[in-house]
Amino acid sequence: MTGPDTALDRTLELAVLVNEDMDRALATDGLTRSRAHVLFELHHRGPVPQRTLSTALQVSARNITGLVDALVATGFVTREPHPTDRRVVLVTPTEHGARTAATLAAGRHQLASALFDGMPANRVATYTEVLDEVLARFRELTAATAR
Amino acid sequence: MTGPDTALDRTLELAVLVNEDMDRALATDGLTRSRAHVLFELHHRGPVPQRTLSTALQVSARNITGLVDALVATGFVTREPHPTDRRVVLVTPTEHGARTAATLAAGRHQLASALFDGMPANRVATYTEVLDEVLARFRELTAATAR
DNA sequence: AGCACATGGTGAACTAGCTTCATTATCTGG
DNA sequence: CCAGATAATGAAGCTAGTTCACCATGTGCT
Repeated sequence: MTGPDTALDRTLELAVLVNEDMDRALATDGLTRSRAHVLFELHHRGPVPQRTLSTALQVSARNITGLVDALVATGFVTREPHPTDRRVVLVTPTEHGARTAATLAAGRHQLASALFDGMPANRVATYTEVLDEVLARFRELTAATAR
Repeated sequence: MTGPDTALDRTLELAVLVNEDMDRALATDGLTRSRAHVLFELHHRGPVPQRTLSTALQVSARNITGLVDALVATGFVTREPHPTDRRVVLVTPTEHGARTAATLAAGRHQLASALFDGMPANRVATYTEVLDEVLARFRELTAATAR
């Protein structure tokens, strides 16, 4: 009798597996998860100040500095001076960084397809609907608790 | 048109939220995720050598030593000598550790219920079935790749 | 102009978790 | 009884993240 506990367990299990898979893919490119987050954000934003990354990714400014340090050291990114505001540094993906980001995104897309494509459309639809309802319930719960 | 990418994204999103919630719960008890894994394993196994934890949790022996160190320091666990084999140390949950583990498990169960209970049974069933199929596909993929 | 305050970024020092390599005790089988 | 396996730990280093203090630069207000 597959109850709610089972459903939750399976969800988490899939997430763990997918994340492990992504970590492996990242590692082969010399990236970690945190650094990849930064690289992806840059990839679809273009050159931005670190502050922008900090707020967008919910990561402390100090932390972004460290991650960008690492990305610079491994050649995914460069730091350029801002043309007018000398406080800010513009983090810019290198050619290599951009290509890596694109490749990884494509790989992730392929994975999603391999996992869900070809299933009866109504099953996938039900799956997504249940997920959406569960997410809504979750937000309700935490909204109630966070008071 | 919610495609496979969307389905995967939602799945990961739910997992992230649930994990954050669990982390919060653990933190209020002075635990981290890794330490909690160890504590839970002990909770339903009783006193065992560290080696057992190491293999069961897929964590290096050295690492278990550190986690147990922390659990001892925070009073969730004690190290007892093995009666016959003087190499091994038996890690034993304290009363406090056992109670905490039970409470957290109950909380997790409640969360699962709050998220899924009361839904049409066939919807939850479909949800779980889709997940099972996706998990099966995933394992097929990685089995093919791992060669 | 000039000063107060806000903003962007960093240095230093710390924690958790994890890894590798080496070492110490202890057990076990031939 | 000794060789080799096994249990646990010491030492050192890495990634990620935190907090606190600090410096440089911009901006707004008077």
